Amino acid sequence: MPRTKGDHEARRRDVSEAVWRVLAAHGFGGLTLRAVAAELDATTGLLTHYFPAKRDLVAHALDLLERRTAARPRRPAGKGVSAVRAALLDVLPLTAEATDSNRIWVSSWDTALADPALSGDYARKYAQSRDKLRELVAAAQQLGELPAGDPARIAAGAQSFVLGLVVQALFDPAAFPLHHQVELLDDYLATLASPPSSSGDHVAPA
Amino acid sequence: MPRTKGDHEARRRDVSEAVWRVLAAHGFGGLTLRAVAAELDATTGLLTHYFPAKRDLVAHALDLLERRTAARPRRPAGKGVSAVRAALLDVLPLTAEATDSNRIWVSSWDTALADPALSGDYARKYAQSRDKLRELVAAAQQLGELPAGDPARIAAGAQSFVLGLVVQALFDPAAFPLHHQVELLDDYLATLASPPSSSGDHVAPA
DNA sequence: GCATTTACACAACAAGCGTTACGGTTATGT
DNA sequence: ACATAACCGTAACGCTTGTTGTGTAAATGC
Repeated sequence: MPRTKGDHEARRRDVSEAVWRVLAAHGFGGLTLRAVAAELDATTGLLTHYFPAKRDLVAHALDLLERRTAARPRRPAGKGVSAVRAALLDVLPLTAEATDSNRIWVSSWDTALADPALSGDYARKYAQSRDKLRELVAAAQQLGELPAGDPARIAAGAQSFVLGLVVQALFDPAAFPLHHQVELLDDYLATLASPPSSSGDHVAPA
Repeated sequence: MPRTKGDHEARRRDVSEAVWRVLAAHGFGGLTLRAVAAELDATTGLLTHYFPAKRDLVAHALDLLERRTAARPRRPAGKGVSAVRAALLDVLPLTAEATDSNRIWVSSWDTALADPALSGDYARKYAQSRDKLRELVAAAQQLGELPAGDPARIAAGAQSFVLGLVVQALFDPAAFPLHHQVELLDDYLATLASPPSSSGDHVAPA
């Protein structure tokens, strides 16, 4: 029984949702034509019509992941450090949707690391994210809320911190409940806000 | 032409090495019986003899990953913050072997996140790693090299930091050369060593 | 020295994968 | 109204996957 109404736009959304559900359930490695088709109560013939080849499905999945992540509801961002905090909080798996998104994201790293082209995409994507963060850091510095220092380096450090926190929270949600994640992030921001220790030459020779 | 000498212990090492090469080359998602067999110039029959089922191969690969990571040459660790720094530096992809190890590690997250049992293993593994780090942090605190504060929280934060740094460095080695990784880590340690800002109530309501 | 077990190669299997060809139904353009 | 295209089910293809069974040469135990 084919679709009687030609709302092919809504159909596309259905397909995307099915892809999303498969990704959330079985990870990026479990993304298969038949799994998506089953989620749609359809056959692989439908999918080959929307995606000529598997790589197009994968590309769509990646695009979907990026757009859904970007379209996630952001908390109201203030100025200065508050804006930095808001941006970092938006990354953490504090809601069910954010958890799904992050889980899919992490699971995609396997595929991405195996493909140099995809690796490049990811490198660019994260660089862009760092750059966005860098602007917020620089703004906070100009407000005097963060000590001086290369904003790019601070941004890279902050991004590292939340990225690692995401991974740990995904694997051990019991050990990283919402308030704990927020606490850890605030600890980090507090140390950032304090001036760096000048005498810090406890550094051992490599 | 079967092995003439009965060094079945050495044979096991050959198998492990082949598994490792496959993992390094094609990631955890590319771990297949035939790929490993090809790396050994053997057939799948050999592998089924060592590993009754695929899950046993996967388990062995995970074990291999853990043991090789643990057996990586550690830099001489001093006392206090220096020991913390050494432990964190040992995680970063600063050598070719560490890069392989980390790449395989990250690529395994896809498989692990899809399997609740494996997820639990990883949760325990990382918890244990945090605990080890917590001891080092507590020791540094007793030496007065780190300000007071829950050592477990500091350890969790530090582990987050290096974990995220590993991921970023893997995807964008050009943007994260060795010295840059060390710089970022030292930045982080410097902020840790400085006393937290007491007036830090720039915090926006969630 | 003979029986048993170990350590493989070889070959085939069913299942799942992406891909392709074909047909029929519905929408679209003229 | 009629030709054309879009949409999608059906079915099969070839390939790869993990798994299994059989055969055989070497190692081992007695």
